[in-house]
Amino acid sequence: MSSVRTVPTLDDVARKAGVSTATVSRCLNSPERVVERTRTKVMRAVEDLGYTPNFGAKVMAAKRTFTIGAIIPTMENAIFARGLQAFQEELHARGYTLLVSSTSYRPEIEAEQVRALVARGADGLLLIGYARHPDLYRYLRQREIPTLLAWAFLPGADQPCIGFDNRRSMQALANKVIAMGHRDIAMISGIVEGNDRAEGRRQGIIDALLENGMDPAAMPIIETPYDIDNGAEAFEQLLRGGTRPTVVMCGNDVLAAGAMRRARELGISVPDDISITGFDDIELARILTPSLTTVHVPHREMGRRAAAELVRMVEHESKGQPEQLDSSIMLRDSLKRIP
Amino acid sequence: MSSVRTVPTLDDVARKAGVSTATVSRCLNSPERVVERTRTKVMRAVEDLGYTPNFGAKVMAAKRTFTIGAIIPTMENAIFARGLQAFQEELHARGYTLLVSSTSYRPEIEAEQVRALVARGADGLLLIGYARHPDLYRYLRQREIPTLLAWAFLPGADQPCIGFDNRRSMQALANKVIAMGHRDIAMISGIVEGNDRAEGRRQGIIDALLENGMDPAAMPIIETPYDIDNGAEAFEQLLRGGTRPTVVMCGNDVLAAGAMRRARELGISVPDDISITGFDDIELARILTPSLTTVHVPHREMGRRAAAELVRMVEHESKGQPEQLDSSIMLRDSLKRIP
DNA sequence: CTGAAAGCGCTTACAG
DNA sequence: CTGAAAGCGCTTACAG
Repeated sequence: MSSVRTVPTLDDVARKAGVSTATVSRCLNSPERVVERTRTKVMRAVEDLGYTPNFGAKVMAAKRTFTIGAIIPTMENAIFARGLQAFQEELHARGYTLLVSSTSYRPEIEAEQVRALVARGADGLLLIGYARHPDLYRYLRQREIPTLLAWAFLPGADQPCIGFDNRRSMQALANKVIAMGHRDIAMISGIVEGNDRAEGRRQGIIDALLENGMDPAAMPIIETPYDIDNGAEAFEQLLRGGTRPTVVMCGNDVLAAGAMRRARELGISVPDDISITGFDDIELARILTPSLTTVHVPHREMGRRAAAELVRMVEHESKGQPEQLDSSIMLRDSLKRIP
Repeated sequence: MSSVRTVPTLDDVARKAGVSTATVSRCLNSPERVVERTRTKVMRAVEDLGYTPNFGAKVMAAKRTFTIGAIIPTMENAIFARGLQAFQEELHARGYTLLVSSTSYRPEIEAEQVRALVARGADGLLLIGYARHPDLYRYLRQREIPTLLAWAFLPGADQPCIGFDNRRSMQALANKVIAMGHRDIAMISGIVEGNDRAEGRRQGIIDALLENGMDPAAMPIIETPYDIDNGAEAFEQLLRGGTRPTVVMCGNDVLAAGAMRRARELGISVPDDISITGFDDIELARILTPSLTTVHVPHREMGRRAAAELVRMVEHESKGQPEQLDSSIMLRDSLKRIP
């Protein structure tokens, strides 16, 4: 009794239009190869039947899914959410759909997810940063999966990457901090293991210290996962050390937000008693009291460009053009000149 | 000269193991139907060849993609990013992959994206809120796509939804505000058109006013897209009105953050000169100065449960069980009792 | 428990 | 410009 409304197939359209399935397929995929008269006839049949191509069959025959996979640490960090949003919009504009996975910063999980997305037929992959096992790169190469990295840029790296130089960017900020008279610098760093961005940022500070004839070994560093509460905790821990630093440079804005919160809770005034800096320039940075001095990174732009380039790679129009984006220092109220 | 390393197929495995393709397929999909001896033999061949099933072929033959589509307004709002992250994790744990699209709060785009995801073979769909054209619901029903709504809960609605009651939640907060002595209440609302959550929140305040014998028509309301700068702008506009409100209730935390920023810029003290409230309880809320009084919503929990239920629907174990989650009022420093 | 074989719904050389 | 037909790589009744 139930009306079994079968979904129409290419065959149904062909029959209705009085042509072969090949012609229908052409009308849909390369209309310029079909004469107008035939095309109108076919398109009418498509309309009438409400035909939409069967995804599986199409994938199987065409060996393409028009699907791009992205594997990021987490969507909960605003920088990835924002970049991914732009990435998705751009993909959509180009007829691709986004498949998303996250790793919670766990490298083993990333490898597993890469395989899963490839198995799901992702035409191309977006990964974050450089640091990963050579086996994974080998697998990607062997399977010939176009892969683009983002959120980092290492001059001379052999993987195509669209991003900025984390190390130089943080070095620039640290130089600024030093130029403002700070000599007792402490750092709250993200976990460096398996995270080239976190490592680059730490190295950038060290570079600046060396450049200014200061001793990097004397700088207190606390390493902790990116998280507001961890930032707060680390800040307090730093204060328990010997000399109180005049500035605490944080590996990202989230850690900095935590540090600022704890400072307030402890009755320590930022920036009068101590300065604090961040990295990323997420929306939070401008809203904190005092507003946060940080490094601005064009996340949206990065996402957009990565999508455009990855699509080019998938369509064999590019082998992966690395691109370096500029970051810039945002001087705000949380950093004060030492008299 | 190039070594054409063809990807191994089921056939290769069958040949190597000396069995039929049917048996290999069974080993992979319902191993209990194959005797141990055969299975080991087959699994060895699978290992040796490094076989992975071809996605397209599998989808076509099995008519399933193990892919779930989600269409949200934007990943840039922390509430969706957070809920989606949990949603994705839970899907992953259950062997599904997430396909993501966003609409930038544009209903026409949503309809288009629904069709695109269905065409891509999504086994099920997650959508936000109730408000959409009946045609779209009809399409989903006709295509028999399991669809779950989230981020809202309307008692008695005929679409399965996992979320909370936006209207009652905001009403509760407004009642609290009134109980603290506020009589001059103003609101900065999100765009209500096509957004049942925004509308529910506005109605909730109106409900509370009526409940307390106050006149809703006297409440100044500014409607503006969810965005920090818009929140700031709207706040300033409200001050230009006749009597200055004693409290500004905002449709979400993002608008509230903007309002607080502008208050500071104008030299208006929160909460001494004016109180401000939000909705959502994103991380920002605890970090703002002063910390923001808002409505806490269990976004992560919501994402997790939505994933679990949607998978059940896709696997025909449920027809969609609506579920109401609790929200709670977070009293913080931005709201002050009127003497 | 296992196999032979049909069928899933497309795309694409190859002819004409 | 169009068609007949093979082929993509699986799954799954149906037998045995």
